[in-house]
Amino acid sequence: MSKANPCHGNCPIARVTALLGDGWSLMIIREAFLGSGKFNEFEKRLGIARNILTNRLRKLVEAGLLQRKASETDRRVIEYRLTRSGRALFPVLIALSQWSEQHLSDCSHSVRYVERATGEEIQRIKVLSADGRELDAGELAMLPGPDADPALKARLVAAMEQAGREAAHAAP
Amino acid sequence: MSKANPCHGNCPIARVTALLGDGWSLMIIREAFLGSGKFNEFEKRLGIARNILTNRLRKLVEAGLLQRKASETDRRVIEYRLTRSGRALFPVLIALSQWSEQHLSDCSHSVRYVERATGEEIQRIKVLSADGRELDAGELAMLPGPDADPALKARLVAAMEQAGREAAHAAP
DNA sequence: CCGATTGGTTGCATTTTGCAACCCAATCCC
DNA sequence: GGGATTGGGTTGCAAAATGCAACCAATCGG
Repeated sequence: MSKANPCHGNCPIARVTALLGDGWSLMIIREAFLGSGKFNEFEKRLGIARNILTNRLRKLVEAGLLQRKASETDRRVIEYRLTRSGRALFPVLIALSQWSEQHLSDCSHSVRYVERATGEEIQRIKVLSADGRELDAGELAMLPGPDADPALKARLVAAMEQAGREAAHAAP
Repeated sequence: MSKANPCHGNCPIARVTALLGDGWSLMIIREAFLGSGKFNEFEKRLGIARNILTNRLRKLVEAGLLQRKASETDRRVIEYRLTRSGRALFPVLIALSQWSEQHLSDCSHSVRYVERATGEEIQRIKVLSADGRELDAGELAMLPGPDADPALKARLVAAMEQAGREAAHAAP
């Protein structure tokens, strides 16, 4: 990747891919949700190379997902903790995880997500209409917003036209 | 990545990262949702190198996210279309997209997701308890499921203990 | 003060990516 | 029918990202 692909524009998926689209960033975020905060913890629990870990932590801090702070009890130790932005990735992680469990072999029933207070299993993550009906891809339209750059706008308009021609396909 | 990290086990996030954790796979899936199906379309719209595209399409087909079929009207053309598994990534893409728009500069209001039938904006993706309350990370417990391997189980138990020690933190 | 720990950095080998050229079967154009 | 074109690859090579091990400075614990 890395090379500035002209056509991506400010597409949100392209932007998030540039930030988290590598083999470690999401794992680091997951670890942070599981309670890791120190360089050492990430290193040992993930088995990631230290230079790569340094690099990713820096990137995540710069992007505002993690906050870097020297520990007050031991000044050798650096604490990385999730910011508000970082914690906002929670639904993404859960959605990815649920997808894995349902659609990848070997992940079948490896983790259960339950509400801590009640012990009850949480709901499957869904896309909901304003009034609460579950939507699938065919029922959704992606329109260019006010800040869409021309490339993105063009792409979305083309997609709308294409969607017009097709009705609702299905593949096994 | 690639090297078999012993500690990941069958963690669903690790598995999905191994499959989609690169700079292009998610973009390809996004393109497929936007209506692309042919090799050429992916290539032109993403600006991806052809050998990489070949490689990723193969990987996604093998993983069961895309279906590869020669076109019936023009036998030179290969149609790649989302399978059921692939389409099940829909909530993941929307969640990622919404996160981008809220937390990355430059993505602010670039895309609007509206229900095609009504034109109304969809809801923000949330993690919901069994009875419909929105949950955040602190209210959720991740328990090893019946098929969790020992490494994953150990990790989750450690996380539970850590969560016990902390109450509910907040960082700016 | 001494050895161990923490969080890095550096240098080098390996792997993955990007780019351009080449290939071949199916199709189009006349 | 025959030459040019198109679609979907593959191949070779340069550039970038990754993994590994060794090295370093600051801090801690005794």
